[in-house]
Amino acid sequence: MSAEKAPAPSIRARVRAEMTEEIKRVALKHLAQDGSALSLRAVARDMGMVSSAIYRYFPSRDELLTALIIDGYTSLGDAMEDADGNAERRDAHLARWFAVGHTIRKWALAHPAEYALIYGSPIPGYHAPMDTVPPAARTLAALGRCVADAEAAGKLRDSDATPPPTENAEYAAELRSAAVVLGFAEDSRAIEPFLSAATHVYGAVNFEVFGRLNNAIDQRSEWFDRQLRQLATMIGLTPRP
Amino acid sequence: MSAEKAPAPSIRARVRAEMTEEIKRVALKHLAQDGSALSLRAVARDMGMVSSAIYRYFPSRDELLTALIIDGYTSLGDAMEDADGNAERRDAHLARWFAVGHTIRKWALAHPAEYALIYGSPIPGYHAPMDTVPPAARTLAALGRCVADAEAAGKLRDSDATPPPTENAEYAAELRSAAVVLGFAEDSRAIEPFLSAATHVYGAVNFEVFGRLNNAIDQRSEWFDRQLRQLATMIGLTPRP
DNA sequence: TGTACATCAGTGAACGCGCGTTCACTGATGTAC
DNA sequence: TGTACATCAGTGAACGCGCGTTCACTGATGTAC
Repeated sequence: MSAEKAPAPSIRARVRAEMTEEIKRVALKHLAQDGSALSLRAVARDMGMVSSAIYRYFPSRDELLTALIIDGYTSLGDAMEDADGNAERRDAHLARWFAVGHTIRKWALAHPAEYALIYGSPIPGYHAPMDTVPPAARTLAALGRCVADAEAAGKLRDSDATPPPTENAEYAAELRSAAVVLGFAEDSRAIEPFLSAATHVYGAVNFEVFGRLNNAIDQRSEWFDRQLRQLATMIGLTPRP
Repeated sequence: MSAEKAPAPSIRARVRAEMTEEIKRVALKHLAQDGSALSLRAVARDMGMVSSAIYRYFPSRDELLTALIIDGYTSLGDAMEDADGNAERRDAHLARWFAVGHTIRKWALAHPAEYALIYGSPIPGYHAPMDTVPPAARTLAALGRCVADAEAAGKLRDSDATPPPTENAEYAAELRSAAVVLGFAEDSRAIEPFLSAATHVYGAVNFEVFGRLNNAIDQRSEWFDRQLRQLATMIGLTPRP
């Protein structure tokens, strides 16, 4: 009512947005190259600016890092949600599991610097602010959606690999609240196998991206796919043989 | 024959060995504190020496890093082999699996700096030399020994979670050579489930050490134990229920 | 047992470097009247 | 449509810092005779 329409952005605003993106792009390029640390001066040099000019766009190095981290989670989250939405049919839960799982791996291989930033060891001297939490939670939720949907639709077998219900009440409560956060039913029996599977998936991607498979497994796509398959069975997404 | 006995080490040699250890100790302390990067000057300062004195012990920063990495793998490998050897009976394969698995986690929590060094993201500007490969392989072999023993003793059930044999010949060959390296029979059916389980175990430890469980799972020992249990079932170490 | 020489740990100054951040400035773009 | 002022991007110099590494040196420890 008060605002007719978003006003056409001024030239200045448009250029500013472009520069901000360019800075982030160059910063990522540097992080990817030779695994170097992030240096504002190096970024500025690469863009043909003086180092202090970066401060017109980011108030400090840490804020730039935060922006990169949030972008990373968002980019991965988008890719996963796209893959989930694009899996042929919404009720093809197993297909969605594979689609989303493979997307994590492909995204990580295509964006190793972002991946290291969000799933690697903490950066010396940097402390992530709270803003990074919601985008981070999104990726786990995206992986779990097909499992939650399958369970809600009664399409999930019971896993025989899962240990019997825990006797640890606090742990049980933690599982329940994780279930709620991730879109599972509060008393979901699938939440624990799913969290376990997710841990495995990220572990497998870690191994590949950080070179732990070098000189051992070269058929990495096959390797990863077979693990996804095994996890699908463990969760109960596949029909009993 | 030529040497009677190892000659009593001279004072100098003993002091030198002690100093070398002290440098590594202090370096690790710095790596652990606030996740800082490794600085020779900081280490020297902490030891009350001038920075150039470090060069009497390590020819460069990278060589010090290499020494720390090798020590890390060795320390973890020792801990795992101890745990394996100490599990009550050599044929108690499941008990050995739990003992060794929990040892990885406990070691990682007790030595977060070493853990990040060997299983975290690569260090900017550092390239690990070949000397680090054998100590690294040892830990995986230590985790696998109980599985290989169980299989050799005919005590391993077939896993129902494992996908059917691969049709990818190169992948099959890679599995066979991994089997040999890790002390499994060349045509072991357990090698693939084991590698998969190992990926999961390291993934779980990564999540905990790097803070991915914060604000989600506090009952971490329970969480980890249940995953080990599930993996034991998946591998076939537990009797069919 | 004592002397002469070689080895080696540690010093302190210096080199050349890159870093994050601040600050007063210039000149172009945007806004109000 | 034109003028006056405010906003803001980018400059260039400077601050203070820490880093890895080299080098000629001193003085203590070890070795050979």
